[in-house]
Amino acid sequence: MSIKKLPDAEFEIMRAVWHSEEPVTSPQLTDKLKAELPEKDWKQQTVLTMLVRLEKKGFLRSDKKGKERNYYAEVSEGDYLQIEAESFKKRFNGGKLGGLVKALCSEGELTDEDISELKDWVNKL
Amino acid sequence: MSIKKLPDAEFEIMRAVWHSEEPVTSPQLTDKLKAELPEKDWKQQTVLTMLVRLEKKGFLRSDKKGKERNYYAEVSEGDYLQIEAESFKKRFNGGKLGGLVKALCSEGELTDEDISELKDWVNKL
DNA sequence: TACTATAAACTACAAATGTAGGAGATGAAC
DNA sequence: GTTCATCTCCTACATTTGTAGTTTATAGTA
Repeated sequence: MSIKKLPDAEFEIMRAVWHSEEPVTSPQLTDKLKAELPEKDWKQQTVLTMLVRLEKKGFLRSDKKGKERNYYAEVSEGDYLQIEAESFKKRFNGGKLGGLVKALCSEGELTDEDISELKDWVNKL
Repeated sequence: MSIKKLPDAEFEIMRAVWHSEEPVTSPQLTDKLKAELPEKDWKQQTVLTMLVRLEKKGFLRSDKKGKERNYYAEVSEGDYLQIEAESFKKRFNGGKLGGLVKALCSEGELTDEDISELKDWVNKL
């Protein structure tokens, strides 16, 4: 059951899980999302539905504790980043990675820290 | 009408358009896709449907010439790459770009050419 | 123990996506 | 001009995604 790319809403739920202390409950996630993504105004039930779908897809695991259910990530943010990076590459790597890297960092958005990190990394190649 | 991310199937059609001589017709694209993506075995009608949807979304323009219809890209591959790169960044840029760049180029997949290109680019920063 | 708040389970439904069949138009061949 | 091949247009339909209402279970509380 290979990991597939997530649709946007499910991704946001996973992000909330990744950036929470484990285990996490549905109400906690709903609150977190209300704070961090106020433009989506997701109801409890909506979040619940996503959690169920993510568990079915193997991104989450859960156990029931009293009336609540505790969720744990089964796919780490890092693993998932690899999937997305892979897909991104497949989509645009009709030529070279250089172009992709530049696209990623285009708009002078790099901090000095980023730059020196990149310099180190490139020099190690 | 801001450009949005494309679903997979529509993206593959756009890629076929981008990598064809303009203008391009539906049968030409169907052939190209049969050659380049044999695992999807898309029928003429399927390709047509995608073309219609892409035109509606503003990714393509077309004119009718006799019984055929000629298609032209309205969004370039480069423009679209920017959209995807932006979305990729938003998803994972919980900190720094360095990590993203490394994820992208992980597995020693860089050619010497890529490396020297990157070196030049980094040094210009 | 009955009442209440809240969490979860079940159900629903519209829009988007993936895939294509059938009907009609039109250029080519005879 | 009739027939044939083929391209487009219209329509369809299952699956996935986005969003949530309704019903049920359960823990706390009076």
